[in-house]
Amino acid sequence: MKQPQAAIEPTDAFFEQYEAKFKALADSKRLRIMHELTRRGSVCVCDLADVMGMAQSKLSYHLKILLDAELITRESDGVWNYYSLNHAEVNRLLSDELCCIFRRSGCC
Amino acid sequence: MKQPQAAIEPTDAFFEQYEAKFKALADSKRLRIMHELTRRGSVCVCDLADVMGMAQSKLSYHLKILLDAELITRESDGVWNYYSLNHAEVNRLLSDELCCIFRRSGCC
DNA sequence: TCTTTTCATCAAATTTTTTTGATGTTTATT
DNA sequence: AATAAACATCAAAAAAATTTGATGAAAAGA
Repeated sequence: MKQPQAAIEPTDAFFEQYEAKFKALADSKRLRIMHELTRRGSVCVCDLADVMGMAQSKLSYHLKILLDAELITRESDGVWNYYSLNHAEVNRLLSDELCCIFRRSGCC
Repeated sequence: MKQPQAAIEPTDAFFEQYEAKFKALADSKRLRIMHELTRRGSVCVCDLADVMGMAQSKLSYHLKILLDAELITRESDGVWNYYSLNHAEVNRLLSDELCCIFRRSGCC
């Protein structure tokens, strides 16, 4: 017998989890950082600072926010830190239309 | 002859437009409001204030932010203002998985 | 070892967002 | 006309996010 699907009521924690994700996305500088990471693949902080025309400490601050939200990833190589987009997470959150901004291949 | 698709470089205005949308989404109370609007369809402020356990002026403040971001819509009937989700806009922004939180039918 | 480069982190200052309680407008009711 | 209900908006206070410049740690090179 087919039961009507019980409505699952999202918890506070659920909404707070997405609050954190959207907060990280809620800044045009950070969106541009994500876009640059998409285009360039993996970028170190000093290069990104040039591209963004942004002070290093400011950039690190924004990168940390994106990293904490798991929207980007970091890989260290000696003294360099390389950041990349976390495509899986971005795709999980955003529509295909929006993800186009964060895709390498010219889908749009 | 097939030309490789020229990369379209998003403008500042582009990123700022999405900054505004994500700012509106970047609050757990507002996400819950959107979820309630989904479940209940169209809701007046006083009912929503009850459901959310939130002071009226505070609720109006958050509704305005969602309205300005075009994530919800308003319809007036006499002294009542009814708010609903703007499904088209929500679907345009968010992944299917996330949109499930904002869908009536039990897709998830 | 000394110097330089890369980068995270810190504290203080600034800016933005949110909360709170009050006020005013509109519509409906008596 | 007087009262009440629904709601937006306002100003002040509180809280949170961002910017800025400085400091320090780690790695690389001289």
